[in-house]
Amino acid sequence: MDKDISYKDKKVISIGVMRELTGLSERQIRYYEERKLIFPERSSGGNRKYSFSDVELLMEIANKIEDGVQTFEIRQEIVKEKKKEEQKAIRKKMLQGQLNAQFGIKNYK
Amino acid sequence: MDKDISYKDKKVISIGVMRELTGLSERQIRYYEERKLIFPERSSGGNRKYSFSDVELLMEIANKIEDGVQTFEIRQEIVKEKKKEEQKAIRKKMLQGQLNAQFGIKNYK
DNA sequence: CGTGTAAGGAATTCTGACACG
DNA sequence: CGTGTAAGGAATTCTGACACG
Repeated sequence: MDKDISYKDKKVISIGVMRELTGLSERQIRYYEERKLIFPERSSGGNRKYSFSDVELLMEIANKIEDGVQTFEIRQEIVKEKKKEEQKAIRKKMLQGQLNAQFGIKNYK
Repeated sequence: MDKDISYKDKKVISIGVMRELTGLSERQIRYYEERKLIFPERSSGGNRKYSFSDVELLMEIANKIEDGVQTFEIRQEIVKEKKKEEQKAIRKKMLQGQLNAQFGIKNYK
């Protein structure tokens, strides 16, 4: 049902390329993963693979770190964001359900 | 002046990931490069880097090869495509020049 | 806490060549 | 012509640890 994930979210970028794209060290990139701020996929051999979205995410993380924000705070922000997104999805689904039940409107956007 | 190149054309994908994405062997991918059908960038260490556009290009190439088209013919098609694109750009530029000279219209699209 | 680094090993990629056909 | 493969080497990446602070 979902469209195939766009290029932006395809995990295809190695950590070396990530280093070039973000200007961060590999150590930093791995550490942010350890602190649950970023979630690369793995190749069959165990190598990390990132998406372009991850590039943007890492840039934001780096900015916050520079501003003195600690990783656990950043993680909280991320969790909050995620919950907001979920709420949004739920509200939309409920509205869709009502529209559908009362008027038979499909695919309200 | 140009917008920064979109994700689609950024050369960030290793040949191993290309193999997974296209289903082609590394041998095939390298061979098509040898035959000037595809043009990866190189990392400082010499490793090939491809874009998502290259993924699509390789898929088309693979289809043609399957249909019995030879690499030199595919190359000719690519050259033709490129010339067409150039002509299009030139015509657009000339039209823009005339609009600009006669009416001062900027950025006709 | 966040990051650098040296260490040893494993996965990845590279090139040039031989093979088949 | 297009592709597979074994060969040897180089670049890349991985993890766990020590260090500083």
